[in-house]
Amino acid sequence: MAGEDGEVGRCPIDHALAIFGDRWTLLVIRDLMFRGKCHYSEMIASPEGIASNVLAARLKKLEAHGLISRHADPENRKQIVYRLTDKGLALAPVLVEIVRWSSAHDPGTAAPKAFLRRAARDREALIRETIAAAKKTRR
Amino acid sequence: MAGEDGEVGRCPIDHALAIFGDRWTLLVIRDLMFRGKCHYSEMIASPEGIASNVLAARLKKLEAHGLISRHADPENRKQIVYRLTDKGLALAPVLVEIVRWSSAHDPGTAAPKAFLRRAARDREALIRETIAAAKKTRR
DNA sequence: CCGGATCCGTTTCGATACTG
DNA sequence: CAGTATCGAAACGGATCCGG
Repeated sequence: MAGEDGEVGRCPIDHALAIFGDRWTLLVIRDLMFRGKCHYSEMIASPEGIASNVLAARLKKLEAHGLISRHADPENRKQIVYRLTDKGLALAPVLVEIVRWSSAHDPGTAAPKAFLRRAARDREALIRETIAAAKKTRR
Repeated sequence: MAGEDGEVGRCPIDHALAIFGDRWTLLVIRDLMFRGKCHYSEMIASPEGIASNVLAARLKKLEAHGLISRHADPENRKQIVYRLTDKGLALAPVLVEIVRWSSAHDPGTAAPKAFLRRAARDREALIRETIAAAKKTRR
């Protein structure tokens, strides 16, 4: 009923998993989207402890797939700034639903209550604001 | 703004990825949720071609985390039926958003247009119906 | 037959050390 | 700071075997 209809091309879920179906990629997206991190060094400092080569590989892959872009920092010319593209920002609904799922089904996880309340009552606005906030990450 | 507030426990995204953050797990969920598959042999026949040992490992892990349950088929006593638990069914919004993202950003992927239209206009109802349909997978 | 378990060659991952 | 190089560990995947 919801599955096969005019199904001819590749499965959308399989396609998505080929891009971010691993242990680390969505954590990189999370850092960029929710935590205002845009530097390699900031992401490497995340508490989960991604290895430097793994982070480098994920950033390269995300750029290759057009989810993030890579610039030289306009102020500090030595640093590199990673930013989510529109395609990357469009993953916001996926991340929001993952957060809701974890929060609903596991007591040990911690999402801000205001975030969850907002997601329940005004999901579209929350997503719009999350994207807007991630867009204006400047430094 | 959306990230750290009363953040004390584990990151919900990290927690979720520990469960389904790999190349295969969400495809198993997809088979159970959208394709009415409930037997090992049906899942192994999916076009992506999961290996038998990998499928067995994922099913075991999903059961351990309480996303699926395992029963003997009431009719054909030899077969085993896998079913999504409420916790597993609650992943429906995540899968729906993944489908929407892939469909929106990659022309090669194929989701039924009716599904996408429904997701855009009446997301909650679509999710409810998807869950209801997955629940009554009997055989 | 169905639902795996086991073995094994190959690929990928990941921790640490090192570098332009 | 933003990555490589290296190398052992883990995961994958294909084949085969096996208990019920």
